[in-house]
Parts: sequence; structure tokens; C-alpha cells
Amino acid sequence: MSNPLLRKLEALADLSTEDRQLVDSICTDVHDFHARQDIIREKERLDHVHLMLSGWASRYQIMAHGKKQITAILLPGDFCDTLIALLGEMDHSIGANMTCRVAFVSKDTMLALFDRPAIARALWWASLVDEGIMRAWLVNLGARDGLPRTAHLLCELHARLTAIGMADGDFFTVPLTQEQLGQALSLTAVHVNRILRQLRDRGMVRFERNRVSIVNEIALRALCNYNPSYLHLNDKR
Amino acid sequence: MSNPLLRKLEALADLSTEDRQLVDSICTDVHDFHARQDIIREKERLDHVHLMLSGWASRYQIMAHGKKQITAILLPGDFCDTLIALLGEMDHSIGANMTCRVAFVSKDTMLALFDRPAIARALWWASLVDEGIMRAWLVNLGARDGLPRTAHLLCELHARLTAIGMADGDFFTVPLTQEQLGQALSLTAVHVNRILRQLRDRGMVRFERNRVSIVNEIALRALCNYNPSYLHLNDKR
DNA sequence: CGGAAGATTGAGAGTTCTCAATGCCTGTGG
DNA sequence: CCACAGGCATTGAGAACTCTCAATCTTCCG
Repeated sequence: MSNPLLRKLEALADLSTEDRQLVDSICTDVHDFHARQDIIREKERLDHVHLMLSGWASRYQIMAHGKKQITAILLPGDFCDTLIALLGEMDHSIGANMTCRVAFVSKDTMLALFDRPAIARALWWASLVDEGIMRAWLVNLGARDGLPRTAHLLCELHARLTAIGMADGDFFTVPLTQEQLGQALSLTAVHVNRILRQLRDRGMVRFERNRVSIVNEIALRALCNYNPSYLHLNDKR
Repeated sequence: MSNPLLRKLEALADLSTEDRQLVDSICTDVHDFHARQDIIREKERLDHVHLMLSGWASRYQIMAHGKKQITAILLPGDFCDTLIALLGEMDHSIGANMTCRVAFVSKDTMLALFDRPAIARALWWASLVDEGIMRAWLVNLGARDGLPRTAHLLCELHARLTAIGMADGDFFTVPLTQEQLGQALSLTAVHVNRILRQLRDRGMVRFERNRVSIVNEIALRALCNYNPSYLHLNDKR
């Protein structure tokens, strides 16, 4: 399995051979986490950045009354905390949704990456994409009803998983329970269930266990007006 | 009126005299915008970054069916688009909510700022805060009902305005209509109105015209479990 | 003074939630 | 190999929150 970060950065910039070697060499301190385990907890202070190598994780925050809101889904190649880990104190937690392999990358290594212009450029692009995803989620929660909101999340996941080679055409795996999907979409598990049934009834998506298949992507995208430009896929400039 | 960026950065790092002079000198290309005018439009490509000098502006996105979602409120000292302007194409617009003065800062000037370690550090902190605000909005939309959600926004605005000297104790001005508040909170203007009445009836906030006064900040913060740590105020490290 | 934008209020409708019951699947232990 | 427990999915029904539509009122400004 090749380094997922390398793959991602290569899509964003032209890297030299040395750049590639450097990126490939940063995953020396690797840790495994199992489902439901926290990778980082609120209020922690860190001296390294977390890079997802495999598995799924979620950035989340728990409210006083126990309600949990997932604010991001982290996939292989994603940094969990570029800025926060280096500067501040975590104001939220990150939990593994399934077995995850995570590289702990030291500050110095990160700085070495930023010293290479092509790598730095690609890393900025990646941050820009992360920022765009967050804004897209904000709009999704704020401006779409449950059905199109869920459709939008599925479109995004399909696009992101495809980009990192984790989708098999229209099929992919979502290791989240309906409860967890609800925490990301700000819906109850019961309502997520009804929405998934609607998507199935309309012949757009099949959801069985953790396997998703997009049956009619055109219709699904139309349902939520999906515009993937915020992911800047194939946007090497 | 001193440079609001300087004020902000000084709260985040210890700047040398040269640093101060540099920051103070970047506002050479200043433009004024009037209420309802767009500062940046979706799909624009820019060669400079926008720095708010005075006034209020909103980052927003318009859905196909016309619904508008405000994803950020920009105040003096805020950069509108650190990354996007330099790398990509705007995937949303930024509109002035009142008369605004905006400095156009060139790429080169930005790079010069990042060459100064203390300034760069403060700028990273500022990005971290912006990121934290976005996450807080995501949680606010996703996990709070209208009443606490509105309370949270008011608490945040009060804190941010106080930090930049634009609040007069418990009084401040919010140059947004109830319609616009609704676009930020993802509520209809009608419902915002009812919520503001509730906040008034409960003796927490008075809202008259564009003047807001926080009558009982303790109760208001309790209502939404406000925890301002994500703003990293007084967090100079 | 008139017009327009914004604020306020009422009433009925729609979306989503809560509570609760039932069904399904998987892994474990006998 | 089967029974059982536990987690998850599914469905129903009534409640809660928020929206839509519509009317009225207020304020601002030319």
C-alpha cells in the first residue's frame, strides 16, 4: 500500500523525485487505533500532527447535554490537525470509526515538508480543500432538508473515496452506523433510516449494512445540486 | 483609527518594532464598499487578499433555489480569504453588510508578512481562530435549537467585537436585518423575530433597531453553554 | 406625505424528533 | 449446532420545532 499522502499531493502539484522520497519517508511513527477509540481528545496538547494512513475517523464535539456533532470525516491522506496540533489545544476530539492506522508526524518533519515549495503548495491546496469541505458542510446543514442533505454527504464521500482509490466504481463502504451518519448530518438515527429508505425507493442509492452503491448518480446529484468544485479534484495548477 | 490587523496580531504574538511597521504599512491599496455591495463574487480569481479595515461583511453562498446561507461574519482585522485568493477560485461570495473599508494586499506583501516569524506565527493563530469559528458554527447549526443557537451567535459577536474594541461594554451594533441574521442562523426572519422576543422576555438581550445590549450575560451564556475558548482570546503563547 | 423596507404577530402546514415496539444480524457460550 | 444477548435497523404514532403565508405595524427617507 503506497503512502496515501503522496498520492494526494501528487494530484495537487508536480513533485520532484526528492519531494516524493521526503513525503514517503515521514511515516516512521505509526500507531493503530481500533473502532470507537479516540485518536485525539479535547484539551490535549500535541507536539505532532496526525496523518491518516488507513481507516476512517471523525472529528466531533460533544455538547453539555450529550448530543454529539461530527464536524468532519477524515480519510486516508488527510491530516487531522495541521494547525491545531502545532499551535493550540484541541477544542474537540477525533475518534476512529474503524481500525485506523495513523502516522504521528513531528513538528520538525512538518516544517521540513513546508520548506519544499512544491510540497508546501500541495499542502496549502489540501488545507484549502479541507476548508471548502467544512464550508460545504455548513451550507449542507444550514440550507438543505434531510433528504438532499444526506444525498450531498453521499456524493461527497463517493467523490473523495474515488479520488483516493477507495471506491469500486459506484460501490463503496461507509463504516458508520445510521446513528453516526445522523451525528454528521444532524439528524436522528430514526430519520436517517427513513431518508435512506426514500433514497432506495427512488432508485438512487442502495445502502446495505455498510455497503453503499450509487444506483443513479445523476439523479442523486440533481437532488442536492451537487457541485464538486470545492474538492478541487484534478485541479493541479 | 489604528490598523485593526496590527491590534489583532499584537494580541497573538510579541511583535518587534519592525514587525509593527511592516504590518502597519500593508494597507496602501484601500477600497470602500457600500452596504449590499459584493466585495468578492463566486468564481472570481484574485491576485490579492482582502483585509477588512472597517465595517461588517458576510461570506455567503446562494443555493439553486435561491436560499442564501451566510457561512461567516467578517469584522475589522479579518482576512476574507487567506488561502483561496492566492490559490484557487472563489467558491462563494463575500458581501458588505454596511459601508466597509477593505485593503487589497498583494501576494508579495503577504509573503513578506509570512517571512517574519512573529508575524507568521500570529497569522497562523488567526487562521486557527477562523477555523475554530467555522467549526463552532457547524456545531451551532447542527446541535442547537433556534433559541440557544441565536444566543450563541450573540455571545460570539459580543466577544469578537469586544476584542477589537467595537463593543461598548454590554452594548454593540449589529448591522444585520433579521432576515440576514436568519441566513446566518439558518432560520427564517419570522422565527428570528420570535426568538429575539423570547430573549427579551427572558431578560437576557435587548435588540432595538441594530443596537444590541446584553442584559444578563451569565444567563445568555448558560442558555447555549457558551465556551469562548475557540476564539483563543488573550492566548498569547 | 407616500412608499418601501423591515419588524411583528397569527394560524396552519411541514419536517424532524421522541418514545416505543419489533425485527434482523452477529458473535458467544453451552 | 443451537440458543441467546446485544447492537443495529426498521416502523409507527404523536409531539415539538420551524416554516410558510398573510396581514399589520413601524420606521426611514425622499
